[in-house]
Amino acid sequence: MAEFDFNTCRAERHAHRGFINNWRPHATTEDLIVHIKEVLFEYREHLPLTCRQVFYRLVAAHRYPKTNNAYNKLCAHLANARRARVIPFDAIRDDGVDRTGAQCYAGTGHFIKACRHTASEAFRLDRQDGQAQRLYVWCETGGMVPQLARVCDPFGIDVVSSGGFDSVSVKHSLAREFSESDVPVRVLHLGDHDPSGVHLYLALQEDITAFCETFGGEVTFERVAVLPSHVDMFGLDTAPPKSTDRRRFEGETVQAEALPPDTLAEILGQAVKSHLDVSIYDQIMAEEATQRMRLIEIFDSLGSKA
DNA sequence: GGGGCTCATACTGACAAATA
DNA sequence: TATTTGTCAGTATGAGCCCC
Repeated sequence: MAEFDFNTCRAERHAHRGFINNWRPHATTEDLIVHIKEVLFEYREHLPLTCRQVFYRLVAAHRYPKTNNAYNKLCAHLANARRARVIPFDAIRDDGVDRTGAQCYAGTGHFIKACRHTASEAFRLDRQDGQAQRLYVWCETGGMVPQLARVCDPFGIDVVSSGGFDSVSVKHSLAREFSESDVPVRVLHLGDHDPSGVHLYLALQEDITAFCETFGGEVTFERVAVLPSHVDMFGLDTAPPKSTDRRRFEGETVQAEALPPDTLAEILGQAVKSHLDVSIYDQIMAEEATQRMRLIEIFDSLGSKA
């Protein structure tokens, strides 16, 4: 069989490759870049943001058109601006890449040192242990996971998302996991307030509840955001549902990304704390610190003998 | 000539409407 | 009534054409 010639597929005019050294954007694009930088500075505590998150902040704060074309343009400009070193690569997060790799060590001493570091930085007990219910956070948009995880991680709460509509495999395996819990499970859900967002939430709730009934588990769903009341409360931008979308839905739509990251963190943080017994949590944290110190002493002792 | 704009692509599941 | 089709959202990038 003749070898495939990749060069026959090469485009006549290449898209940008690597860094751009002489990027000369038009005036309108420069204005857009200024607004993007304002958004990135405003949310510097929550970086990196996804293109989608930047887009909805531009819509809310700078009246950027909320259209598919405008979003696609933003993605293209953001890519060029990063290639031109106008916007840091680290400021924007692109999802969708999977990577696997083997963990290697230089020798036994290095391995013990790594274990000591893990004990110091990563060892933790189940921080939800002893609570009357086990909390999970589920969000519609995969891009929001790291942002929500910053709120949930200190409390040992998992954040779940499979992007858009959730796969039946994910719902099945999570329902089984929920059913194995010693205490009832409560899922705090965050998603768009639009026809898809609402139907997704209802489908998720019904599906997991049905699986749990078979498996013998108890699960409750609580919609945390976006709620219709958030529109007035936080002055969110709304849009009518698309005329082509015939699913039942009343009122205006709001995207979850329309909520500023710090507001979203505040809403989720309050919801989490409202379901936790703080005294039990404090006891777990104290016990965790004690056991961590014990582990560090063990690995220090091993390291001195290696 | 080069940047901007538009369209296409990948893939999933739910829902509603159209068709068999 | 059952099956098929179209649309929706999420996310980002590349190709090709258009315009400054």
